[in-house]
Amino acid sequence: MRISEAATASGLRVDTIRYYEATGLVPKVARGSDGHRRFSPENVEWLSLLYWLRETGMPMKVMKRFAELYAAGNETIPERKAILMDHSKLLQMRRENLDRCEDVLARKLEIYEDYLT
Amino acid sequence: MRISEAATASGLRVDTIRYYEATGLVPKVARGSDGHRRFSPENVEWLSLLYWLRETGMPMKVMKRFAELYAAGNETIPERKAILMDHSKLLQMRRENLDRCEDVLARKLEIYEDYLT
DNA sequence: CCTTGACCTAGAGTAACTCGAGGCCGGTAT
DNA sequence: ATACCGGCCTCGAGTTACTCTAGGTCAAGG
Repeated sequence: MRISEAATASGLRVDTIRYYEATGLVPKVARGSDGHRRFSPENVEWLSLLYWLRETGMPMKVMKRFAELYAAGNETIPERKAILMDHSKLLQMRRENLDRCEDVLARKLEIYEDYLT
Repeated sequence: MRISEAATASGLRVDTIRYYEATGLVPKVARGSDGHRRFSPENVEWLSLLYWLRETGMPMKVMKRFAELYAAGNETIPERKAILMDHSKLLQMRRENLDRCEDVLARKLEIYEDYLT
């Protein structure tokens, strides 16, 4: 798979994929004889996991650590599991933030209604 | 109210408040005879609204526009209302993202369980 | 009187992209 | 045949939204 296809498949942009590879977030991407990247299905699955982690606010430092563990093999699964479970807690906090913001917006909008009527 | 108090009251950091003021996100903050900022209750309420908008991902450009409208007076309320309602839609999308990410994490964690047992 | 702490400004540094310049290569329209 | 086009490459600069540092003022406490 070429980089543009990997981009549409994962949700990341081509620039972001290159950037992630350069900073070590994507292990061992193969190259064709033309020097262009060739993404394996495993690569693409990894990229789309990164997409979701980023989309929900995981810092790159943590993604970096996660990628190193991933590259190191299956004996690192317990630590990877811990990272994902931590992130899941963060998702919970974000959800609460969304709820609170929704409240704030609702109250503000109500005040606007009062002004407009 | 001094800047540090405004910070704890709003959730923003002191540096962020100064930065927001410098870029025009906070209208007319008064100064004491010592040259230090004095935040009115209205200022503080505004800051905490900014806090929630930022926390849930509103870009500064939009916040800037919102601040200009706020400074311009009550006849801009319809446009302000539109901005907040747009943002509310964005919150909805973020919530869906959180859900989808939660799914991805759950599936990944399940796979880890299989490896570990 | 000296230091501590909260505040000030201006400017540099950081995170995470994002874009632009300049260049290679394979395919197709003239 | 050659001119051009699109997709890929690298490297380096630019952007957003902070965040921190350096250097300085001033009021209050030991």
